[in-house]
Amino acid sequence: MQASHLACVRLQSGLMTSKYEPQQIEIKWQDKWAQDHLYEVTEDPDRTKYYALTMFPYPSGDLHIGHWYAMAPSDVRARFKRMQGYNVLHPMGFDAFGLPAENAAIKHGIHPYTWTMGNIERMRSQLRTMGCIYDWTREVVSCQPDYYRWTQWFFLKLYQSGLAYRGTAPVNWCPQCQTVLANEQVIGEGECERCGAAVTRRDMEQWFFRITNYADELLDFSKVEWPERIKTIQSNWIGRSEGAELSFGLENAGIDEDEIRVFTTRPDTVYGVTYFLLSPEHPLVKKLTIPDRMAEVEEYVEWCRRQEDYERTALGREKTGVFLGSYVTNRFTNERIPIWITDYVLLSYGTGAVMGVPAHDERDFEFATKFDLPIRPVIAPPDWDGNPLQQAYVGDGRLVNSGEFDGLSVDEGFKAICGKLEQEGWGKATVAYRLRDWLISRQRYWGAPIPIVYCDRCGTVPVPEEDLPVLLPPDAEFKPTGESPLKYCDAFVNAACPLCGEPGKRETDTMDTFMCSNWYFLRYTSPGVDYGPYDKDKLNYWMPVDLYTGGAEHAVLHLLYSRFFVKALRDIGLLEFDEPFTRLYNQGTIIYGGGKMSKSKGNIVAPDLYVSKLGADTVRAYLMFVGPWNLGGEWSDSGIVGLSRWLNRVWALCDHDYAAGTMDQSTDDHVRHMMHKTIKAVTADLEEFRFNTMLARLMEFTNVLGPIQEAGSVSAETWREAMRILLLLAAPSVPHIAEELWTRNGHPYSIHNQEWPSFDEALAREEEVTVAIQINGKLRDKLVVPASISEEEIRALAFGSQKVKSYIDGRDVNKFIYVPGRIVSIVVS
RNA sequence: GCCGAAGUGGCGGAAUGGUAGACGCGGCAGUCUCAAAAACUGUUGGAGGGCAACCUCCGUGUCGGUUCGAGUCCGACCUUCGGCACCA
Repeated sequence: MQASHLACVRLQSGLMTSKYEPQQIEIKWQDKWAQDHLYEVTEDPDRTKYYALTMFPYPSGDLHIGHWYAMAPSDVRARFKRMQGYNVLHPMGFDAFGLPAENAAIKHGIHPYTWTMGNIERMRSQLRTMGCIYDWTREVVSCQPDYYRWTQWFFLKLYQSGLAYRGTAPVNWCPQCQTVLANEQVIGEGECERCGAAVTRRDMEQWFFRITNYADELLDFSKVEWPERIKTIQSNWIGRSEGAELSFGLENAGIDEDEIRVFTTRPDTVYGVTYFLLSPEHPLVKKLTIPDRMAEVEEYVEWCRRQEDYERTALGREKTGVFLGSYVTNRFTNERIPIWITDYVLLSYGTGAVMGVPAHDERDFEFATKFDLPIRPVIAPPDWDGNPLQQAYVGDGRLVNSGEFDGLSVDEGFKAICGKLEQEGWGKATVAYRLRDWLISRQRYWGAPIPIVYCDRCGTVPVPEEDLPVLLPPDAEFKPTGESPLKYCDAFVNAACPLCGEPGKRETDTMDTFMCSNWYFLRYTSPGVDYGPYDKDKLNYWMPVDLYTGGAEHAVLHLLYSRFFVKALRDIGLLEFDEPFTRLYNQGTIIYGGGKMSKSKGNIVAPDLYVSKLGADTVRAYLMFVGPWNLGGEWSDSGIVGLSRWLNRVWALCDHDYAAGTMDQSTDDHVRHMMHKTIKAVTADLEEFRFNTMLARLMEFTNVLGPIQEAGSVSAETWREAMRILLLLAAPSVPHIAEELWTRNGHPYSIHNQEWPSFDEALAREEEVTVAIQINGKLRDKLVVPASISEEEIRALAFGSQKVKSYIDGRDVNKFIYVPGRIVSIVVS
């Protein structure tokens, strides 16, 4: 598409019009909107606020089509809400800490700050070409000291309230990224969420947040409107199981401990315990192993240690285990139960110990069969003949072989045995979770330093608030191994103890970047505030976020962490709401050439090229048109021209003086009807994120208007109104061309400050409908009738039809059904 | 293995249980042009029939079911993509 020196073309009707040149008008309006601060917002108690948020991007270098796909439709929706009269906050920023910057530092010798800020500058200018209503005065850049100062401040608040702690645990280590990872960041078959490398286990002392304190509240979604899918993923991840903790006796084991506790979801099967299992890492394993078996046990423990974690827990693996030679006592039966260790029992879940009930647990059944341990049924399956079970029975039934509890159902037995546990002091009903505390320390440079000093005398000492931020040293030396340079930066490490003033050592770990994204949406409400992370009045005006849009891949990462964080801040007294994001909407993925776009595949679509060739409005519209937003879609180089053509047609319709010719009242009425019908449909579609059908409706409307423009068959007034409605409805989707044509049509600047049009239900309704006639379920005729037609009238018309007559032809009519405005269904024998 | 989403023309996709294929791409034919591109107009699910306006049959992953009527609801299965996966 070339800029024409002759910017006029002649229409068939002889009217003159200019040519649509997006390159010229888009930059013009972007500059004008910025100059006029059109999209800057302030708190206005008289208007209903609407906080529409898109997940902020990592500044990887260039804005790619995936960013556009996430951002353009969100912007359209935000603009729509704005025209509906809401006070809309729609900010943008950068999730700027993270490993790629540090890797660039190692590889290319460029400092992470320089690399990141350079990328941000480039992406910011690319973002401006999209024509979004971002209020740039509120931009957040998480790697800037005026931001991470508050990230550190929040850490201190959590530390002071006991929600942040340092502890030793077997943690996930990514050898590629040279850092530990949270459980949520290990995906698939034990791979690093970032780089895909195989994660290994290490015992390390690390910083954790007590997200497990909030497990139950995080399962409560009653205050949010989120997709079922995300709620399910989070619920599965938290993994709540109701059961009981009960102790087994160790009286004669010759050690200090006199019991071991297990967690079970089936206390009702306690009479069926025939062996006892410990995790190989359980601290009592050594003490409970008899000398004769020590060598074998040690060999097995060593073998387990060498297994990758995901291998150990892979389903369908043959059971392994070793007998320790010692026994526990089942308090209910006073039986001696042999203690085994096996790798399918995890130290991190429950108590790291399990009671083996082979008759009623598939895994235990497999284990017992392999090692020839007894299988004792204690729940009778229906129709059970008393013979040995061929497989574990996990269903409902009556308790048998269970002493005083015989005859109870599974549910009754559960309750009765829990009652006995409490009564005897052997244990209690309790709940176990799969969720673990969130590991937030990272052995890397490019993150917010954890504000802690270790002092030989005072121990672990938090940095005083007034000394924040703990700044990253600019002169750190990046090692090719990826080891954190902070450890070797003496100027950073050596710090006086805030309490006693003696020399201390600074914590050299930085925080997980998900900590930075835990609160950026709070910061948007209070740009530039330096007396706190946010201003409480501003926060209370805007929060919570009304609509949050982004990818579903953050289900148990950012989306779970942020919910936890807001609840923690609420309990500390820093804010007063329970959930950060009231409504969540996940867009799908945009693919190209049959696959997800990625740098390694080399199938990246660069939007800049299309913007300069066809215009940002065209790219915005095309991305909305490829399919339902939540399902994603495929980028097609040829498909986009359809949207370019459509905008050219819109231009041709709006940008010339309309000349009424031979007027025709029915055409005039039809255009009015189309106007109202289109307003209705477009409004409903935008409300429900149906951007693709919304544009299809607008296209239908323009397809009707084309021939009318040529013929001049409606009044000038009707035409002008049609143009007005068309532009208003298109304004959120294609803001530049809409503004330009709005101005050219003599309307007052800016179209984006106009009210969203309303429709008249009576005019939106069809006056004439085509009613299909089915005979015995087959379509046989169609009748064009007034929508108001009565059943009697349509009955007469239907039976009067020659086609219908030929199909009925003397046969008996058994049934006549009329669905008003839709269909007539006649059943003949 | 369990849970969830999806399967419709050559392609992307539309269809409150009521005319399957809106809208767009691509194709074909035409207008314009010396020509091409662009633009515009018409046409376009498949098979068959008719000089014709048209007519008939088939058709929404597969097989059944409910219903006057099923892409849509129910049951079983197949495929693809996500999530969870020895969590006691």
